[in-house]
Amino acid sequence: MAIQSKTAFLEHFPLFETLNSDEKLRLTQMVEVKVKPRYSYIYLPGEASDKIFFLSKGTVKIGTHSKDGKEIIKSVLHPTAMFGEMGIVGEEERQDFARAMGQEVHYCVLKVEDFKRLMRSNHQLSIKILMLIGERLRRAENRLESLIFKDARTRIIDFLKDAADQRGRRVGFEMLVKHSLTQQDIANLTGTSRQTVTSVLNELRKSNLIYFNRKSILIRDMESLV
Amino acid sequence: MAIQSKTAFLEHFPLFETLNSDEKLRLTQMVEVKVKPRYSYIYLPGEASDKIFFLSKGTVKIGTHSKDGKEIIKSVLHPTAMFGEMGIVGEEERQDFARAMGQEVHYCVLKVEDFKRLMRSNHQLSIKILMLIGERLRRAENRLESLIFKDARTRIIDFLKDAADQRGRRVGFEMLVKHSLTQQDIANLTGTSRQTVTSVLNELRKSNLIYFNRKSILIRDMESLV
DNA sequence: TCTTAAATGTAAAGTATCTTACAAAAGGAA
DNA sequence: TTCCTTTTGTAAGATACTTTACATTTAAGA
Repeated sequence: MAIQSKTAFLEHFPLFETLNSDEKLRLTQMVEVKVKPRYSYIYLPGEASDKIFFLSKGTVKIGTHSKDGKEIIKSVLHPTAMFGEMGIVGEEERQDFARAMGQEVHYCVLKVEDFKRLMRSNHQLSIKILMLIGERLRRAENRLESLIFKDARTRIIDFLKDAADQRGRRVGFEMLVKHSLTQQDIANLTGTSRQTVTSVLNELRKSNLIYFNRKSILIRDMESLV
Repeated sequence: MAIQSKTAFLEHFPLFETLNSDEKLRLTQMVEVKVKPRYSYIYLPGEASDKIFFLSKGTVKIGTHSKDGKEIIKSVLHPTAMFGEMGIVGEEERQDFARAMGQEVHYCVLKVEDFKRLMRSNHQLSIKILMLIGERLRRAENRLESLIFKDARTRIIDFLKDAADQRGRRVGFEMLVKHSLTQQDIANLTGTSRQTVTSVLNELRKSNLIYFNRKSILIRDMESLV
C-alpha cells in the first residue's frame, strides 16, 4: 500500500490527532495494512501480545472461551477502534481472541515496541492511551456490577439501550440499531443463555416496546424500555 | 509531618523508584499525610475523583453498593497499594467507596492534577501507571470470566487460593492467610451469598482441606484444593 | 462479669435461569 | 427451485443458588 493511502488511513483515528508531521511519517513507516476475510481470527489466545490493531472497515468481536466451550464476548468493535492494546499494558500473551464478524475486515497493525517508542516521544499520546485503558477498565467494572446486581432480563435490556446509545440511528421517536449479532452473540455479551435472550426479545416485541429482525432492532421508545 | 518522614514514607512505594531527587522533593511538597479511624470512609461515590492515595498502614476495601443495598467488594488493599487512581484515567466523580477495615489507616494523598504534572516530567512514571491500570483491567476481566464460567463454590475456592498466593505465609505444606474479612465480605468479593460462603467453608473444613477461624484461614494442601 | 450486637451455622422453601429437546423459519448454496 | 445449515421459537424439566428464618457462637462494651 502506498504511503499516501496509509496516511489517509491514519487520519481517521482520533488517537493520532496530536502527532506532528514527523511523528506521522514515522507512524506510516511502521504500520502495516491488512485485509482478512469474514469469520477469520486476527489473533488467538496464546499468541504473543506484541502487536496492536486499528480497525478501519468491518466488525470485530473480542472474547474468550471457557474450557467447556462457552463464550464471553468482551466487546464488539467498529471502525476507528483500537484493539489488542493489552500488549501496551504489560500482557505477554493473548488471553482473548479477536475475530472478524460477518464481513471482510480492514485494519492496520503495528508493533507494540514501535508504538511504545512513539508514546515516549509524544506525551499526549501516552495520556490518550491511558484514558482509553481507563475507559476500558470502567466498562469492565460496570459490567461486573451489572452481572452481580441485575437479573438476566435487565442485562439484556441494558444491552439494547447501550447499543442504541452508542450506535443507534434516531428515526422519529424511535431508535434503529443495525448490527451483525445473532441472539447467541447477545447471550454471550450479557452472560445469559440464548433461550433467555429469545424469550426476552419476543416478550418485548409482544409489548410493542421493540421490533426486530435478524439484522436490526428498533426501539420504539427509549424511555418506556425499563 | 516533617519533610524527612514524608520522604521516608514515599521510599516505600515502588512506584516512585524512578524519580530523581528533585522530583522526589516536589512530590514531598505536594503530598499530604493522613490518619483515619477504622471503619471510616476515605471517599464516597459522588465525590470528585481529584485525589489519589497511597496506603501505608491498615487495610482498605474498595467497592460499590447497589440501590437495594447489596455490596460488591472490588478489592482489598494492603500497605504500599495505590488507590483512587481512576481520577488519573479520566473519571470525574467517584463510583466506588474506599473504606478503612478493622484498623486505623495511614495514607498519603495527592492531587490528581499535581500527579499528572509529575507524570509529564517523568515518562517512566507514566508507564508504570499505565502498567498498573493494565493490571487492574486484567483483574477485572478475569473476574468477569470467573463470574460467568464458574459456579459459586469454585469462585469461593478460587478466592481462597488467590488469597493464599498473594498474602499467605507458608507453614510446612500448609498456607496460613491472616485477614480481616467476614464471611459476608467473602461473599461480596465472590458474588455469592453469605450462607453459601458459610456452607462451602464448612464443607471444606469437614473434608479437612482447610481450617479457619474469624481471623485466619489455613489451607492444608494447595494442590488438593480443587 | 453481664449484656448486646455482630458473625457464624444450619435448614427449608422459593425462584430465576440454564438445560434439554424439538419444531419452525430463514438464509445460503447448488 | 430444492437442500441443508444456521438461527430462532417454545416449552417443560432440572438445579444451583438465594432468601427467609432462626439458633448458636463469638467478640466487644459497659
